[in-house]
Amino acid sequence: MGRKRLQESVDGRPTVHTVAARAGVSIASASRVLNGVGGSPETIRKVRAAAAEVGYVPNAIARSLQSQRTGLVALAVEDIGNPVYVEMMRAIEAVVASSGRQLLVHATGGRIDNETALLRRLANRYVDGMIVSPIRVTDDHLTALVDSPVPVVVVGQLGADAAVDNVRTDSRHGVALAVDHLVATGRHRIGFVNGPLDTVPGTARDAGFRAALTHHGIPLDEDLIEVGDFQYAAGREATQRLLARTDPDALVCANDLIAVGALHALLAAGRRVPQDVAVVGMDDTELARMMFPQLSSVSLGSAERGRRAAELLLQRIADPSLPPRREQVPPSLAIRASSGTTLPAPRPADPPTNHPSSEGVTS
Amino acid sequence: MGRKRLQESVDGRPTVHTVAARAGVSIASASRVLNGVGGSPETIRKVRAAAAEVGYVPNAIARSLQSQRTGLVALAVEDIGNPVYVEMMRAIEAVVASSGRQLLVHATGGRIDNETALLRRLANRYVDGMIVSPIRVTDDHLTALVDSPVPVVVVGQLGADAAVDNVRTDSRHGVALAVDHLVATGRHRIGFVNGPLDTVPGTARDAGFRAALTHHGIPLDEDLIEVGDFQYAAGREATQRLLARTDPDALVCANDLIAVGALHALLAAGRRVPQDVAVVGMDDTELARMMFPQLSSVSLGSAERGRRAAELLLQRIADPSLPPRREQVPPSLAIRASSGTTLPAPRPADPPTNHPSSEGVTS
DNA sequence: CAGACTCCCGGAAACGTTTACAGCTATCGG
DNA sequence: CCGATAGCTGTAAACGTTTCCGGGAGTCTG
Repeated sequence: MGRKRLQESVDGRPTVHTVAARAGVSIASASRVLNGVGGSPETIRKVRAAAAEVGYVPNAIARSLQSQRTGLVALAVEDIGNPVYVEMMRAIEAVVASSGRQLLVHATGGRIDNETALLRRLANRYVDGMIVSPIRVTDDHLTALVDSPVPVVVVGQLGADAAVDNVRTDSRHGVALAVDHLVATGRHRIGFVNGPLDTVPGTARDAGFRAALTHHGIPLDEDLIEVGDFQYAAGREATQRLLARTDPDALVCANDLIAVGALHALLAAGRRVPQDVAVVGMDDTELARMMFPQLSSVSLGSAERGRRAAELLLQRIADPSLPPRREQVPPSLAIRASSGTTLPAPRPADPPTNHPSSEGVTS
Repeated sequence: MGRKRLQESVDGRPTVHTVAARAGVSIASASRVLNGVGGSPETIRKVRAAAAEVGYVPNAIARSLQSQRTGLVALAVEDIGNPVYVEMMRAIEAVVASSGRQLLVHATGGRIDNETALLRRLANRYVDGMIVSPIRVTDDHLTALVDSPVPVVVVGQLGADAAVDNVRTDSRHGVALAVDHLVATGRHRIGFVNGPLDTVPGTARDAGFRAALTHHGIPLDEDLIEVGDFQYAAGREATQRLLARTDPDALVCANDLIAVGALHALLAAGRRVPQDVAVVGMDDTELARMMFPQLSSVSLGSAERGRRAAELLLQRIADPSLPPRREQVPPSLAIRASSGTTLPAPRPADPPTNHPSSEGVTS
């Protein structure tokens, strides 16, 4: 009496057929018992026993095909080494877990094709929904987003007309907060270390910086603007280049990783922070508090944005017919040691520092 | 002539039936064209057109059920805020991508049930394979690992007899490297800030530290040992507690996050690093290089371990019948500014520092 | 011009699960 | 004691895809 081959899956693992046969019941009964719905005591006993004996574990793919859901939600971010995304992820995770789902994260590494590929793959039913936070957005990208088979929520700026749920912040205003603060504490030669200009946050922050200077009537000095990547090493190098050609008394950095790089470059160059140069980062991540001196940083509400995005996503999964919504989280500034000191001006006792540029310090 | 309801999926999206009907061909032909295998020029044209018109996008779940693969690989780590896992992830990602698969990361948050739940869910065919790096291992856990339906590779220590592919390092030896270095540079009151003792790395590093002291004939002072979490804030607080009761001239920290916390606590307490207290971290992450002073750190070869784990996984996916393998990556020490200075002893010109504990410095 | 060969096509089975439906037995109320 | 009802059970369809297989048309060779 040979083994019935058909009862087990192609790779030899037991299926519901296997346990049904072993328990001497139909697959329907087996399935019912395994799902804890219905079944006579005797049937339950037999099926449970059979399942345990063969080590049955259900095939989630098959189940999903039938049930049209996977219990998974994905988050796609550019660089998971950036603590801002970690914070966002934690907030999302908390919400998602409360719906009994699990969160998976994918780091796209900024490769745009990677991100679209991910959308095409994951979004095709592997997950119940997806949150993506792209830093570069192409048209191709956008269409991939809007006609995704599963709900998608975008964290970050998006064209005004895009029919996608969207949670954003006003990073231009965020930069303005930093500049306001630095100006208020007597800084005049304010530098800006930005990320790539072909990214959405990069352009927004650049525009914000220029607007803020204009608003304060400070003439723009292109020497004070430097661009690198949104990363530590790039921030350090960009700051070195900037220091090589000019002499700022403050630096606004487009994110905390850059700010840490800047801090490092400044200290290595013998500048004191904040006495000689004040530093303000953006994103207000844990990293800012881990530095010494602790970094002032503009919070863009990453955790809050994550939380809201997750809620939007869950709502849309529950009811896909909802109209596209847009939410906005305001930025705020956390002032810490790296910019805490007020420069000479407000403290007449102190002589001006020996910056060649300090001639403007009068009042 | 009413719409044939059966042709589209239950949620209204087009299926291969939809495009086949629209193109006037069989679903077999439609599928072939969509997969780029076979089909006459005319059929190809019709199917492509139909697919485009209805906006067809294949259901990956259904495809996976048939093909028994998903093209996805998962990595489960405890805390993705820890840069060591980011490094590991990057290394894994590179390997995995070369096989045309995509990597998904799940942060278990150290909740053991979460990790087993993930295994039970993901491993049930949602992914082609999985790499997990557990810090707490229970028996339940272990059985979940060994009879996972998909290949699993474990990064980290595991019982000697576990029949699972495993990539590990020798973190006891790693701690010894740190202690050796500190002793060689004249440190005598070496403290140790560890993570929880109910974790695998926690116990290993504790054992390593005690063994290393014994090896150097240094009597053990329990006051010099403090335990917290493997995180920044916990490391800072643990160090504060330690400083409140004793006065070390060096600190070994069980990972870089703790080391950064320790650094912060030391600086805040007015200790100079490395002049008063040398600090050595573990994992040698980018974070160590981001600090000022830069942190010495014991590399446990995280990237290398990740790379190897990914390779093992791919091999096992290709051939599940392979015997369980185990690989080991040796630790090494990166010496940087935070422990770079040699204490008084080897430099007779310098007077001993005013530590109450420096009476032992004679030669 | 006949046979072999190639190519393309459609029907149908398969992947492993859940579930609608109908039939059966046993119990209960009248 | 009979009909209705409740509870289990098994058969079969469905989820959306890929692929085996057999048949038909066309092309090439001898």
